[in-house]
Amino acid sequence: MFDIEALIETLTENIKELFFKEWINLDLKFSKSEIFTMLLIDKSKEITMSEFAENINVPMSTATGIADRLVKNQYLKRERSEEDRRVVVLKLTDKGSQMVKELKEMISKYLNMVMDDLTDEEKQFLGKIAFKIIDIFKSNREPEVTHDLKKEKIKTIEIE
Amino acid sequence: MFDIEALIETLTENIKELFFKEWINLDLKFSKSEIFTMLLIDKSKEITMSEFAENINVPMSTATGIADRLVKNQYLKRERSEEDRRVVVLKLTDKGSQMVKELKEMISKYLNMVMDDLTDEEKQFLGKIAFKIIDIFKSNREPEVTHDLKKEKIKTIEIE
DNA sequence: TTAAATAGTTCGGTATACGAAATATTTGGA
DNA sequence: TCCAAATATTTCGTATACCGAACTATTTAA
Repeated sequence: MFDIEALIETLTENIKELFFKEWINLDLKFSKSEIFTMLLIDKSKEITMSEFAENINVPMSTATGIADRLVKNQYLKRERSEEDRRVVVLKLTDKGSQMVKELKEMISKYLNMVMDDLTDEEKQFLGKIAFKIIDIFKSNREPEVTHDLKKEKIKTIEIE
Repeated sequence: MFDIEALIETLTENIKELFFKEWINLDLKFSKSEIFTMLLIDKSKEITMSEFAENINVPMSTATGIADRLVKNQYLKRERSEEDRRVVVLKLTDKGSQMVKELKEMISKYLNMVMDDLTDEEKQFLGKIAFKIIDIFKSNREPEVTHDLKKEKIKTIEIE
């Protein structure tokens, strides 16, 4: 165990800077979903709606909305699959690819800004630790949560 | 410089686990704002609306909304300041304090889950590095961003 | 050849964010 | 003292995002 109070204190003191400054998003015209969507599609070149929804962990109707916005603003294009005409494939437009390029540059600049302040030894550790943390999250372990904190799954129904 | 492509690859591969799993929020009935609000008030015991809005970096009208929800669900109470009757003071209710206690336990469990997998040396480095990173963010430095990425500040006005 | 399954979108309701106007109270002169 | 300006907060109207359920189009399987 370690000092949770001190940590929470640090967290709350830095809330404003760390969490409400919208992070990667600070002054950009894209939301978190939109940025990840573009990076995701850039990586795989194209993606179906189902794959997309699965990847970002939202229902199809939400995925449609995210894609809609990006298509409307011409960062993505929708195409029907030739093999299965029910399937919609999302691709980056040229404008979208250009944006991804700029996004990557920006992310890179941010990272370098952080990295510049770390020693080589610290950088090495950071790399190792980051992967460990990612693995832990990926392994899907969850601590037990007190009942109160859980979302109510059962709704009351009013009868008149 | 370092390998931005590899990093973005790692990020996108882990999008689902790291970012869309709602992080601290995974199955809880509170939003990010609400959790931070309760932790914030717990720390200072009470807070005015202006202080609150300033701390979480939102306009007053938004702060009112966040407080409204928490008051409605009885985690917070609103009180008028005796000295200046314009001022509203937010405090945790007993229910709210209990919730903060549970939240802290949960955060602690998550952290320990991560910490258990790190060596002592890594833990030490993590602490040091975390503070460095926080300082960098707090120092408000920003990398230059290509014009395209910036939010349009000027809106077009339609004339009929 | 047609019912069931699959892929995606549309629609309607709900929640959140926030600017501008409104309300209430305090303060700083004339 | 009195009142206009300043301050603290809420209310209102609007815009945006999320998501379940119903719906459309297409493919599959019997």
